[in-house]
Amino acid sequence: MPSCCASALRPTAARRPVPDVANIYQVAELARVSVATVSRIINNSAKVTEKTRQRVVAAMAELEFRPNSIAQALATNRTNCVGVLVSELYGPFFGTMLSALEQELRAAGKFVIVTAGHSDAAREKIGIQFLAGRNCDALIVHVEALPDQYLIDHDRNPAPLVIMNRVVPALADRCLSLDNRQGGYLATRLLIEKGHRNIAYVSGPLGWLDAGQRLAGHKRALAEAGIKFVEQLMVEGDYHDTGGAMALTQLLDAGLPFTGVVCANDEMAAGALAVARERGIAVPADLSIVGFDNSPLSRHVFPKLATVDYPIGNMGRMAARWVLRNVYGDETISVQQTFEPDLLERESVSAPGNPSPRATTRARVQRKSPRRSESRRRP
Amino acid sequence: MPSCCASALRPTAARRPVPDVANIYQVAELARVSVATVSRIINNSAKVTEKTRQRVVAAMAELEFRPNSIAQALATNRTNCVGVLVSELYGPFFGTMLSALEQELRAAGKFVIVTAGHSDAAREKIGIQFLAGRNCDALIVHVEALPDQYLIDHDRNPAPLVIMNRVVPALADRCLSLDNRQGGYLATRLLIEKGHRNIAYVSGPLGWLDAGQRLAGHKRALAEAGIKFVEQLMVEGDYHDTGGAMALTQLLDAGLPFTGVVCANDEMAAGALAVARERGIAVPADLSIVGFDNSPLSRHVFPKLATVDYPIGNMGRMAARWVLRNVYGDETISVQQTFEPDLLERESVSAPGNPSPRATTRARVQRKSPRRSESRRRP
DNA sequence: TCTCCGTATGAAAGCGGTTACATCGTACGG
DNA sequence: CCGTACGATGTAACCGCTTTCATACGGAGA
Repeated sequence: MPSCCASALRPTAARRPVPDVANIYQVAELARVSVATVSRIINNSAKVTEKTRQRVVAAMAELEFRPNSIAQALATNRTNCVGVLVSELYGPFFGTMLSALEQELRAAGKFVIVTAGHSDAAREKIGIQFLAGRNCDALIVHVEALPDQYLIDHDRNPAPLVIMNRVVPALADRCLSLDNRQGGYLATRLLIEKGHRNIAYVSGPLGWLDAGQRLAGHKRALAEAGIKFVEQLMVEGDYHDTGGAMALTQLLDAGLPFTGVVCANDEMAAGALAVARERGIAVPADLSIVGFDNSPLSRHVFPKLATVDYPIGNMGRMAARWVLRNVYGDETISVQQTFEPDLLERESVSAPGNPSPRATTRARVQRKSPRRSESRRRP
Repeated sequence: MPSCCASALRPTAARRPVPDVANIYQVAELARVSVATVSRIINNSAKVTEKTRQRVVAAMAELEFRPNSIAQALATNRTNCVGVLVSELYGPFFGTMLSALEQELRAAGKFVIVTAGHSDAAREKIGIQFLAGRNCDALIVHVEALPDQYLIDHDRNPAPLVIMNRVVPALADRCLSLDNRQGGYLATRLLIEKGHRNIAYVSGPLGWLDAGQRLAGHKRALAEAGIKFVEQLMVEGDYHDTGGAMALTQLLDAGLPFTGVVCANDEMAAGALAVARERGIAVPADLSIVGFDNSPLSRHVFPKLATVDYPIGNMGRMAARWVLRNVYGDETISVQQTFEPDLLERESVSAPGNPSPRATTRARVQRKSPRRSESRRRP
């Protein structure tokens, strides 16, 4: 017996007792018509005499009839459910995406089933299968670990896949993506335009696509300005605040001078900011910092972080619209699939005017084991 | 025709074409058994000879058979779906709750359907009906606007309601709640213990239950210390950072001296912190600030906010467990329904030792129209 | 008045499972 | 050797709705 089948809990359950909810037969009987006619009225799918309609509507009201959506789904092979797989259900990025997406789908009467993939290939795969097992009409996925090929293979699945934040060439028409490269470019160019020449970079995990793209944009901006990319000024972080803190510590301790640092997301930038404060490095006077994502966090820290806006809410909405158009056939809806980042200049950046010597200090601050991030879920 | 019935989009859709997915009849045929036997194997619901079982399992594998969950739901009157209604799908509070809740339910093979109520009675009601219309087996709701009576009336619904962050006496066995009063008490007592006597309070919207409870705790702590509650030292905020900023501005401008302020959530505390910084009021030297919720934000601002931990993740998990136990009948699961807040003492609080005169300044800073919060969703 | 045609309605067959009940075969005791 | 009882399996009704196809009905034209 495949483990997929037996529900984890089915305690010798006979059919669940059914409450006294009216069904289509009772409505038909009360209205003295056939169930076919009632169905026609429910779905507005064929002409019905006004007199009959009124009888049926009255009967439905009297019995408080609500069509059983499961039976409808079985008969039509359409569940009106859209599965959504994201890395995590919390955090400003996915929260914003989910919120916009759900609002759009809900307005069209579609249900959203969510689950998390935790940025892990095995768990992402299980998540997709889990959602597909529910007969979702479509799947909107934000996967970071699964290879392109898996997504392509899955395409024969009845539920089409909409892919967020990623471009799979063979599935380009189902991908929604931001030009991360351009974002990295804009962030770095901001510093260059302010006059910075020694610019450090704190990357996301390089195994993830967007991290690599943002870095590529950074390099392009440097190249364009004739600045050599220095390997020692780049540190790979983990997209968390602790990673940002460790990264800046490492950069400072390495001893190479720099007056600006680009972080591949706001959370790492916040971590870096905290380290700068601890070490007495003034931001932006001594060190300019740029983040990425424009998460709410970027406005809560002091000084407010210059950052690159990631229009994730809009992208979520567009993913929903893609589904409404291509799966549910609403041709009137227009969909945007590629998005451009915007630069938001804020207080964490200035000209490298008066860098105090500390900005490039190699002073070693004792910091044996950086405290573990508690910034995620509480037990 | 009731508007509830006709799906918003049903473009003269005939039955959706069915992909070549095997059903139970094909499995039965290939294995030369009846569908009843196949079903028994799927559900492990009755003894089957080992030889037969092997034939059937082989057939299922060969045909890549996956039971149609919709058909199962129709036959058993159990959808394995749990509906979740929260105020918003974003933000650290709901994100954490959703995440924990989903993880717990997913592990038991249950699906989570989410939707938002936006803290508005009408929309909360629509949200509940929306979820109930999907034949969810249970509903976990975090509603702030709907009156108790509506929840009680809804109780005759086939899907039981689990109520978060609220106590409805008639439905006490389905309510999970934090002792918000105790939280407000702890926050204020922290300041009192540090030696503060003039303590301001920035409340949440008093129409919401938890806001009133937190305020009550504050008052109790004051009373216990023999401090008179001063109406002018209390401002009703909106649980957003801008509201916190406006509230502190108002308090400072009112001219009454105070050395500590308790904010009913971290976001407002962050707003207050920003105002303090703008006005040159040192935190905590001149002014101690306490937040509430222990959101990630409280650790990102400087100085780190003392706050009251709201174990929302754990509460989400427990809501899931309530459902697993009481709806899906897993008696082995234990459930906790009431929770105690914990005080987290951090850098934003100190003794009122050396309050600079500015802490109680009435200097008017020009600030005609505080900028609107962008801290939520981007368009 | 009769035929023809279009339209509103009804009958019934699915959709893909679950399960109560019938049936068949076999081992066992008398 | 036969009746019995029990365990494995099959038959068929059902879950509640959709949809095809047949039918009945009514009006227009001859």
